[in-house]
Amino acid sequence: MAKREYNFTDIERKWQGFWEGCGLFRVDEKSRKEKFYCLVMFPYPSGTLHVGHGRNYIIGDVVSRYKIMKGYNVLSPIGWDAFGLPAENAAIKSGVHPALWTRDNIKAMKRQLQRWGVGYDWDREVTSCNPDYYKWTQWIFLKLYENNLAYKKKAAVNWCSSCATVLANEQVVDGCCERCDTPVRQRDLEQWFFRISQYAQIVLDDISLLEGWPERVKTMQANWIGRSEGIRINFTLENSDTIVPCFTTRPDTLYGVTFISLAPEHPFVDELISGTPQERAIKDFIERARSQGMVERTAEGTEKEGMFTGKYVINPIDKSKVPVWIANYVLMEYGTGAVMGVPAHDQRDFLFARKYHLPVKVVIQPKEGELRADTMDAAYIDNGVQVNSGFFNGMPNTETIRKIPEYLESKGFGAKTVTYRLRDWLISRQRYWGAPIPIVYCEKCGTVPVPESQLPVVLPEKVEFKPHGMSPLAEVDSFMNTQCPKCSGAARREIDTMDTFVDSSWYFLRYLSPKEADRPFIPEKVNTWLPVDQYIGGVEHAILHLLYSRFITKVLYDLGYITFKEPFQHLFTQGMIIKDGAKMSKSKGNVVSPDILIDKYGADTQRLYILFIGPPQKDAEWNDRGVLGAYRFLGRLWQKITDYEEVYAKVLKADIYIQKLSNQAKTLYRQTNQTIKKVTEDVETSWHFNTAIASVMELLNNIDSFHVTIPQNTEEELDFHVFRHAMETILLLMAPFVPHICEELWEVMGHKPSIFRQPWPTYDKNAIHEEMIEIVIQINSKVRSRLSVPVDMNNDELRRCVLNDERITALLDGKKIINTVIVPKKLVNIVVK
RNA sequence: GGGCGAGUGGUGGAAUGGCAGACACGAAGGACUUAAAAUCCUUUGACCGUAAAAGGUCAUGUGGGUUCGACUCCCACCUCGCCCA
Repeated sequence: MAKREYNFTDIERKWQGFWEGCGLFRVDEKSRKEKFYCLVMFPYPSGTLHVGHGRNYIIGDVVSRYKIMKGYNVLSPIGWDAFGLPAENAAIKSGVHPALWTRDNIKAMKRQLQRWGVGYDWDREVTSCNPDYYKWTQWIFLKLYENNLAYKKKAAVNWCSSCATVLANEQVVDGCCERCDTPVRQRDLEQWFFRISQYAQIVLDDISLLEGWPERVKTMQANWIGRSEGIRINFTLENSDTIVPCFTTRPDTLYGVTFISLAPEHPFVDELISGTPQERAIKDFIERARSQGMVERTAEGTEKEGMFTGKYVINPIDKSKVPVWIANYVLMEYGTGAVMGVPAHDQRDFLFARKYHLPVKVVIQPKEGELRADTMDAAYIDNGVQVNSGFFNGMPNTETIRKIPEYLESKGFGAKTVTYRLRDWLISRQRYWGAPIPIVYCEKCGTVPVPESQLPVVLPEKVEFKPHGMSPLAEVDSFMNTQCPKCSGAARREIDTMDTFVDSSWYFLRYLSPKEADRPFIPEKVNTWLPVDQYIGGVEHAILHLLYSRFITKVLYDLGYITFKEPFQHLFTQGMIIKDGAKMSKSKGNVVSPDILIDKYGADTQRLYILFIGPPQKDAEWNDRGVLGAYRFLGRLWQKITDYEEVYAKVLKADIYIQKLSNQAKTLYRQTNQTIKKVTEDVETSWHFNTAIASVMELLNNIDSFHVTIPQNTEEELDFHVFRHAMETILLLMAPFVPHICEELWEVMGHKPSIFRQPWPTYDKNAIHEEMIEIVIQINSKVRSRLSVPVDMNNDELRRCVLNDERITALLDGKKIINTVIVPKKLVNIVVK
C-alpha cells in the first residue's frame, strides 16, 4: 500500500471546511451545557497580519477548543475595530476611500485568520464602521448625554499639528503624538467629554472584583486612576476676602510654605495682575507656558519657570505673608490649579525656590542629623519631627499629617478632599473616519441630541480628504445642514466624530445579538453570557481600552440595562513576539508573514511553533529555524500513526488491565497517563503550552523505543492496545494546539470526526503509580550515588540501604555522620565531618 | 526618580527549596543516496582527568545572608524591558 503523505494543504482545507459545515464554533443557545465566553481583542483592519498577531488568536483558539472538549458551550466571536486614523491616512496618501480600504483589509485578514484554522462563530461578526453597529455607539453617546455623563466644554487640549487632531492624554507619549512623534501643543477647542472622573472611585474600588486579572494590569489601572487624599487649604488674598484654595497631600509641611504657585491657566490670574506694572510680562510668560505641552511642562528634567505677581496671600495656620507666583509646572487640571510651595520638603519647590532666591524653611527634622535651610542641596521628603510649627512642634509628622487637617477643618480654613489623576475622557476627534456624534446645534434650541428614532446619523460617503484641522464633514453641506429635531428649524450638525475607543468599549455586548435591529443588545442574552469568561489580548491595552470598557459597563449597569458590574472576569495578556531585538511591526520592517510559512509547512506547524516558543505571557524571540522543529515533530507523529493504518481496523479495541501487560507496555501506559496529567495541569493552571507540548514530544520519543508489531498473539495484541491508547491520547491532547492534523489522524485511526466531540482525556491514577523509584544520595549536599528502591520503603529501611551502598560506605570511611536528611521519594543527604 | 518584570549552555527555553540545562533549535560525526535535500542514528554547558572508561571541579547577572541543601527565599548592587513621572 502506498504511503500516506502528510499533505497539510489538503488536510487543512478539508477540516476547515468540515468545522464550518458542522458548526463546531456555532453556538447552540438552547444547549444546557455550561457557557464559556472566550474573547480575543478584535483587530484593527490595518492590512495584513503577521505571526506576532497570530499569537493572540492562536491562544484564544486553543482555549476555545480545549473548553469545547471539556464540555462547555463555547462562544468564540470575532469582529473588526474598523474606524480609525490609518484608514484616513491611506485615503489622504493614495486616494482610496477609507471604507474601501477597510473592507479590503477585512477581507484579507479574515482569510488569514481562517487559514490559521482559528475557529469563530462567523455569524456573529461585527464591524464597528457599519451603520448597523455605530448606530448603537451613537445610542450609547445619547444615554450618557441624557444622564449628564457626556458634556461639552472649551478646554485646553493636546493638539498634534501633523495629524491635525486632538489627542487624548493617553495618546501623548513623552510630550509627543504617539503616532507620528510630533511635539504636542496646547490649543483651546470646544470638545465633548465623557464624565469618567465621576466613576473614578467605583472603577478603582471594583478592581478588587477582578480576581482573574494579572496583578500588573490592576496596578497599572489603579496608578492611572491615581487617587490621592489630601486637603484643600484656603489661603486668603492680602487685604481682601478672596480665597485661593490650594490642594496638598502634605498638610504636615504647611508651616514651611514660603510661596504659592498658580497654574498659568488659573482663572484668578487675570484679576490678580490686571492694571499692575508687570501685567504685560506675565501675559507673555503665560503664553509661552501654554505653548509647551502639558507633559513637557511637568517633566522632571524641564526647567521650572515662574513669575512673581506682586501679590501676597495669608497662610491660615500662622497668618504669615506668602508671595503669589505663577509657575509653568502647575497644571489647572490637577487639584485646584494652585499649589503651596514648600521648598524644604518638596524637590520641585526646592529647585524653584533656589532659582528665584525664595526662602527655604525647614519644618520637619529627620531623626538623625539636622537640616539647615541655607546649606541643603535637596528637599527632605521623608518622615521626621515637626519644628518651626508652633503648637505642633515636637510631634512626628506621621501624626500631624492627620492632626493639622483636623485643626484646619475645625477652624474653617480648609476641607479634606480626595482627588484623582484620572481626567474626563475626551472623545471628540476632528476626523472623518469615525462614528458621528449625534448632536445638532440649533440657533433657537441650542445643543440638541438627535432622537433615538433618527439614528444612525450616517457618515456621508462622498467627501474630500485633506488634513487641515477640520473634519472633512464640515464641507459636506448635505450632512452639515439639517433640521432641528425640536423646532424643525435650520440647524447644523456636530462635525466631530467619536474616539474609536468608544466603539470598542461595548463590542463584546453586540456579539450576543449582532443583527438585532431595535436594540444595541438583548439584555437577557447579555446577562446570560457575560461577563466574558476569558479575555485575551495585548498588555498595551492594559489602561485605555480596558478602563473605558469597564466604565461603559458600569454606566449601563447603573442605568439598568445589564446586571453585571464588570465585563471581563479573567484577563490574559500575552507577550510580544520579538524579532531582531524589536517588537514585530510593519514600521520596523521585521515582520514574518504567516502565509509564506503556511504554504511551506502548514498552519499546524506555525501554531505549534508559536505555542512552543515560550510561556505565552512572556515576550519571545522569533527564530525562523525553530519552525522546522515543529514541522519535524508533526511529521514523526504522522509517520508513527499512518504506519499502522491497516492494523487499527483489524485489532478490535479492548480495555487495558495493567496486571496483564508486558513490561514495556506497562511503562508506556504509565508514561501516557503521566502525560495526560502533565498536559492537563499545564493547560488548566498556568497556560504553559510550551511545557505541555514538550511533554507530548517526550512521550513520542519514548514510543520510538516501544516495539510494536502487527499482533500475532495475545501479548502482542495487548501491546498494540497500549500503543493505540498512547497514540489516541497524543491526538486528543494535541488537538487544541494542532487541530487539523489531529482531526485527520483521528480519522486514520478509524474514528468518526470530529475529535472535538470527544471528551478531554482523563488519567488513570493507578497507572501513574510507579513501583520502583530512584533516590539520590548526597554527602554534604553533593550527589554521590543513586539507589533504586520500592516506592513505599520506609525511612529506616531506606537509611539502612543507603549506608550499605558500596560507593557511599567507601566515601564515609573515617568520617563522622552528623545528620541525615531524608526527603521522601526524592533524596537522602548525609552530613558528615 | 518611582513601580513592576526579567537576567540560566552557541540559541529559544525547562526546573519555584532537593539530580541545573527537560523539550527544541543550531553544531559535529555517522547511515541512506551517483549526489544533494529530506529522513534516521550518535554526541553536544565549561574545565580537569583517562588509552578508553570511571571519576572530579566549576557553573543560573554581581556581592553577601538564611538553610543539611538556593536558579528558587532575604538584603545590597549592576544590566535590560515595560508602565508611570
